[in-house]
Amino acid sequence: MSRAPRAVLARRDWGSDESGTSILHVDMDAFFASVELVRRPALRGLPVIVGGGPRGVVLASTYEARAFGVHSAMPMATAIRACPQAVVIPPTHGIYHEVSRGVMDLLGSVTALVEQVSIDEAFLDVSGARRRMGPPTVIAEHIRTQVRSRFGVTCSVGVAASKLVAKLGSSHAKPDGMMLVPKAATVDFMRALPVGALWGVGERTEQVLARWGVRTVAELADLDVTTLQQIVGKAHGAHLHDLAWGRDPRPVSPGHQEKSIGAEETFDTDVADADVVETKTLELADRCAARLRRAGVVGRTVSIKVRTSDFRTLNRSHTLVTPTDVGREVFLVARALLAGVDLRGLPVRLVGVRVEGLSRADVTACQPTLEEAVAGPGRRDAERAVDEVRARFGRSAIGPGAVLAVGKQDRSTTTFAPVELS
DNA sequence: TCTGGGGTCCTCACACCA
DNA sequence: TCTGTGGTGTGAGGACCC
Repeated sequence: MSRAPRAVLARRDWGSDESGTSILHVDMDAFFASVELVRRPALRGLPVIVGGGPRGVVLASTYEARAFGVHSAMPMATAIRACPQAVVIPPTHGIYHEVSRGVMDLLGSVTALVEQVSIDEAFLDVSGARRRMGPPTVIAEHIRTQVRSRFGVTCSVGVAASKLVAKLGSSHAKPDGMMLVPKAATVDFMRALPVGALWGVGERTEQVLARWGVRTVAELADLDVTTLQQIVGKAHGAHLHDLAWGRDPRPVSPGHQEKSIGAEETFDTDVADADVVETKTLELADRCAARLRRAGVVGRTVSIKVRTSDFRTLNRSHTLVTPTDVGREVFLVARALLAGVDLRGLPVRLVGVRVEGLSRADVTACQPTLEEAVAGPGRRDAERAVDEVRARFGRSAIGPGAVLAVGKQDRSTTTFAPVELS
């Protein structure tokens, strides 16, 4: 689901020298939409949009829908205005994860050096697979054939000497293609691209660079690095300058460890009732903690995110003395943080809970929760028991009760009961 | 009827300590 | 004792990615 800008000039044959190009970037084409078409072949050839919810955005769309200007992250209402005849399908994430697992297993059979970047893309370092399977482009074609025959969906593959260039290669090969960028052609290929193609250049940075007359990678590469650092910041400037010259030494690293785990939700309509926001916070804290336990990690910092009806986003965080994976603890901190937020009397559009500063639970000393200190190890065990029930009977089988009685009161506006943080 | 959800990383401000 | 400085941790927010 790459959103990197593409350049017509870069969509060409860059040569056939594969020496030193052992990085592959595999990117599924219109992934969610393609999976849906496998399940509903009658929709093939039609504009299809995966997304939904009264305030949702487009998660994926077929190329037929894209021809009308529909793209991912576009508000659903705008997308339907642009393409009223589109078939809208609500997402079925479970199935996308299943297909994704299958594809990743397939990639793992090619090489152990697979770095999954998201649900639908991965980097491979095939330097060790060359003797067994042939040159990188042969491996890339093998992957594309296998993905199509086993899963009924297509993917595009970029082959290059670095991760950045391989990724840009796959995005220029879309849909259902392959692009090799020989090592010697790297700089020429990069110079043909708009500056927004670089990792780390989004809408804002693009605007800032445009004010300095920098619109292409070539113009950025030719800029003095010190000037660039003055424009976008020291670290960012040096990094972008390297990327513009095709310098991206990051290796393909399997075994990614998450740094935070969170959950957030946008209400169907803005909420002015603090109890409703708290109940949602409890649910999110519970969901978050269950994911921490499933991942076998505990976290030290609890942060909340609140978006008010005017689209202003506020973050608050608190670091605990000892890490936790207990939903009740996460909730109590989140609620205390919520109490400290000045919403200016506005209703809440979105609320989120995140736990950061993760470490492995089996090697981290966890202090007993307040309740455990008084009544034994009840809370953590109770939540683990809930995990087991859910594993057997599904998520909806059991859940947290209503907002915990502590500090609950009758409220009709978004002001939260103050809670002490330790 | 605009503007999801799950993340990462960076910068800046501030407090605290040596 | 006061002041300056630099390192570190924390908190808030922004930008970016898929």
